[in-house]
Amino acid sequence: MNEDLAKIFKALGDNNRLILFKRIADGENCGCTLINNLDITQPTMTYHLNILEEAELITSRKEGTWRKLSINKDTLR
Amino acid sequence: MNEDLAKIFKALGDNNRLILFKRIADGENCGCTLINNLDITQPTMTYHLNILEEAELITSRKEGTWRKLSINKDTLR
DNA sequence: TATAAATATAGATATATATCTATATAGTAA
DNA sequence: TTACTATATAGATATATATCTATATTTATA
Repeated sequence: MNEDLAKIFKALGDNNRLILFKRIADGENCGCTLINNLDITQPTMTYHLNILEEAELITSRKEGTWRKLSINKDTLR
Repeated sequence: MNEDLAKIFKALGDNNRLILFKRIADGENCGCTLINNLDITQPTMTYHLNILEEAELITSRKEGTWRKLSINKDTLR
């Protein structure tokens, strides 16, 4: 759908989210290190990761206290 | 730059702009027909076209009273 | 069990965004 | 010159967004 595509672009249309997405694409997958040098607080990062996840650009699973992030390859057609 | 890329994504992250961009990519190039079935007013379309142009996704030139739109192929790397 | 670490949630807020109406401008044609 | 057509600009506004602080939750570990 057109709306889904707009949602994907919108999710990537924020500088912090784009950085987060790139880091996840490069293999980083723990929130605790993803936030480095980002000049946002932890709750703000959670907010951004949720937006990336809702756009189905990334997926996440809990592993202990960690939230492990990875790219959703299906969406990257 | 990262900001430029985020700006491009943001420009495409709106449903109406995405439709406009696709139509322009398909060869439509007059504002007067681009607005068809879009459920926005003419000033709103101007606003959206300007955003697409500022992101360098499209270019425009005046031809009489018309504003002729076309894709900026340089940006589509 | 008490503490620490990672993350999530709630609530507030300033700013950005998309949209409108009304009006102005510029070019074309009668 | 007048009228029409396409577009732009100004100003207002409701909603969305990104951000914060404070606090809660969850899991591992001493």
